[in-house]
Amino acid sequence: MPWSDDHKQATRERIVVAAARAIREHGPDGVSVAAIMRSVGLTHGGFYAHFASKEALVSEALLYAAAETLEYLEVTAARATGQQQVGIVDLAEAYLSTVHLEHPEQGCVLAACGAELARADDPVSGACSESVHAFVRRLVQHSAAPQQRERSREATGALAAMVGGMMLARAVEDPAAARRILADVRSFVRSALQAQTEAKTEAKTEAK
Amino acid sequence: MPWSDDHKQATRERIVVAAARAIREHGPDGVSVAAIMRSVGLTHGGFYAHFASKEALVSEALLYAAAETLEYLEVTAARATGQQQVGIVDLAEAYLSTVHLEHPEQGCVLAACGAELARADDPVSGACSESVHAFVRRLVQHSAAPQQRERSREATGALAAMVGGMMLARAVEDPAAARRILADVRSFVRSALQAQTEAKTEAKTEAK
DNA sequence: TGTACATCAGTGAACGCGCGTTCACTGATGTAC
DNA sequence: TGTACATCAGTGAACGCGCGTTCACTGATGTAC
Repeated sequence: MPWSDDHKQATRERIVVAAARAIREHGPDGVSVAAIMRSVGLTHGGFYAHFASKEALVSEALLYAAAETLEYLEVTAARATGQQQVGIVDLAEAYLSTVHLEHPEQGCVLAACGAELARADDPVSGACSESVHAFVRRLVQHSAAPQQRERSREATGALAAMVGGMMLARAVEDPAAARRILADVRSFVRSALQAQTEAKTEAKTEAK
Repeated sequence: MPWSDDHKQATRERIVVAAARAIREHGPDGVSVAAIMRSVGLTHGGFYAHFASKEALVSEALLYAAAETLEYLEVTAARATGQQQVGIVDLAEAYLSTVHLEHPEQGCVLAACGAELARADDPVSGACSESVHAFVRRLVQHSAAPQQRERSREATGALAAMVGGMMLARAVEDPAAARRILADVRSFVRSALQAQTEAKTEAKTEAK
């Protein structure tokens, strides 16, 4: 056996990591295979020893980025609140931050280029669809609502505001306006989730 | 004078309309100048008699699409409620519809390709920034909140959920799951806006 | 009214460019003896 | 332990392709006389 399998797999992972970063920064069509390979210190020809096509890499990088973001959010929210078990509001707060605004290349792939990925053909769009479901499923786990349908509403609604809010903030050219958008959306999500909690409490009180 | 100026301007507008449609369907990089001109019944060479560059057309088409969507939302919401003066909730309801889900090419340009447009260079990204401000400004006008800051929160938060919600719904491959996302986000926006209205009412009651 | 003319929207071949992918190759590696 | 060998990750030239843009042209038009 030439080289070690470990070495090949390590290179493969470095390509995925570089791609996940570049795709979020320039979009899937904004980065070339050659540019990704160059950023890893290799030439473009070797790419096909690791992936069947650019599409295959993009779909894998997309899933990688999504998983990375979910972990980042939980860790950051836990650190911010000082609690082990964080709520959806805390995750939204962590998501709608200035750091995230300024670093799309390390942030949520859905906010960075969700529409493009969804429009793509099947290996990519399938992974995009799966990523959305992964986000919702994970947020649902952080909901304190008693009914599953209510948890779904909280998770999906919050995710929509998070992704859309970050996209809008990034779309605006004035940095101050962008930060104002983030603050407004944070406040919006907070009141939506509080409303649902209150409605829940009221229903309980009335039942008694 | 050869031909009439009217004829030239009519052709120009047909190109903008076709571009606005194609861009929302395939993204700004997913349509070629030749394809747009073909869809209008012309050849690609004549394009530069109307526009300085593809970028110039994209930025104009983007502003056109945004204005079109704002008008559509107001008309549709007014028709649905039967009232002249509609609230942000009504606009959100009109936005988060199945028709809009299934017709990105006629829908909101921000949900269709906001991130790509924001990432582009200046004629395009400037128009994208302006479009976001136009959306927020228009939604603010539909808020019944007494304070400006509260109106901004309602408008920006609702827009974030609308754009993000539509993007998520389109990103999901199962049509039933997509419709569930739209329903969840509608419900989320409703409770957020109700919460703000209630908080407002409570504050008034306490003041008395 | 009829004719010669100037204009310019639109045509279509051609350009340079960057892309994804292919392929013959190279040379560092682990293995067999 | 030392040498010959097979493997294959990575190289770099080359490919076909579609793109945005250019440009010499054409022919329908409105105008001048």
